[in-house]
Amino acid sequence: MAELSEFFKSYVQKESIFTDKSVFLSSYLPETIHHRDTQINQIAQILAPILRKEKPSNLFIYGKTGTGKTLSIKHVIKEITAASNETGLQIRAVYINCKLKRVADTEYRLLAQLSREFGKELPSTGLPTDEVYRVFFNAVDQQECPILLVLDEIDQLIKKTGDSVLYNLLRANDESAKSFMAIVGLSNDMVFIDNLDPRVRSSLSEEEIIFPPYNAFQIQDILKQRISIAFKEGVLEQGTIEKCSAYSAREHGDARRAIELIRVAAELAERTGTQKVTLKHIDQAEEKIERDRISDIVANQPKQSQCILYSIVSLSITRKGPMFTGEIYGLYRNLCSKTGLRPLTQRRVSDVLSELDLFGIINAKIISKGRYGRTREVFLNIPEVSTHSIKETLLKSLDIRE
DNA sequence: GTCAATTCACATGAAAGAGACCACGGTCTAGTG
DNA sequence: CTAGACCGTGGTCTCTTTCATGTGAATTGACGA
Repeated sequence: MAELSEFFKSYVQKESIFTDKSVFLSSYLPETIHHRDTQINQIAQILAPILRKEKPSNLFIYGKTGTGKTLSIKHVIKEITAASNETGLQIRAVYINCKLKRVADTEYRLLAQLSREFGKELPSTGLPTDEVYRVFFNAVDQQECPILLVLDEIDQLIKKTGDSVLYNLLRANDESAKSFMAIVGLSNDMVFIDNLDPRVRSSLSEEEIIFPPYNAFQIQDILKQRISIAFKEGVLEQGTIEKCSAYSAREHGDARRAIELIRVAAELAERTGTQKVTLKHIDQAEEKIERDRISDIVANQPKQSQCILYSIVSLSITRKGPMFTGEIYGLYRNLCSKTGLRPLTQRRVSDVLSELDLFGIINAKIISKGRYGRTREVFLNIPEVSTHSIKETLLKSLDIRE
């Protein structure tokens, strides 16, 4: 493969438009965090008592995705542990993202993960939950130092497992004489806390901080900061930053999205061999992100959901206008008998439909057709151009021949 | 024409089952000295 | 005699089924003007 080796050689020689790609990683922690001074100061003030071995209030932080919650709390954790090291006081700060699959998305796994943070190895399954609690409480007790527990995306955990986890965690403070634990919960769901057990709620949200969405100008500042590290001077065409930030501000002030947009645009530009990122690349990136998101979700659905989705796609191709649960279910059953898949009950299909709605693949609205019943009105939420390629993907994955 | 009752086609909730995964402890088996 | 294979038990987790209950408005039919 002579051409290939040539390609690689020239690829290496060609100057990259990136100088440092690491700023695009989600784990990247910038030195300064723009437009979050008030929030960071608030957090710091609330948590500061921990440095005097006093138990700070539990804290609850709200904010949509990409509003800098995680970044800010991580920043404060970093500073607070640094400060504690200077004074010679030990503080254990543990950050856990409750959404991470197979890590901390159930009661058991969260506890196991926490115990692991404190140096107690636990099997990933097999033990009774109260056993895990015992191990965890012991571990907490043995720390003999203040503990700061940060639970990111806590709403996901509670939605799945109920609020007893929090209740038990909060109880840990009463159990342990030697150490105490302050809990910081991060959530992007504002209503979720209202559905909690009142005792848990009052205890968890002794303090609350809200992270408002960024506006377009703020996103610009954030972008500029990262871009100055990521790219060489003059790589970006005039107006790209503005376009990116305007686009993301319109969505809901999601800075993460803006950053991703710039990254993908730059990658596209680099692949075409240009040294400039233009406005056109931003448009292409926007499309690509959306396309990738959809095909990623579609490809990673379980077989049954794919089968249901396939029914929806076929229906939407043959017809304009909405579809209803009953029709989809009928077609789905047909498809099952063709593919040999065991059909799910309508009850389950109903849930799958609302899952697909949550993913944004379809738009499902519950409507009442009066005498003719209540049902979901379903629209496929995939751009017309990609429907056929999605259908192909599904065909292949389900092993159907038309 | 008006109004309450009816009715449809599902939605939504709760509980419980199936099957995968895993740890633990006891028992069996084969290899070693 | 001992290390490792194997088995049964008891636990979690995810997906699913079963059973029960809820729901919003078009339709119906009784009623009065």
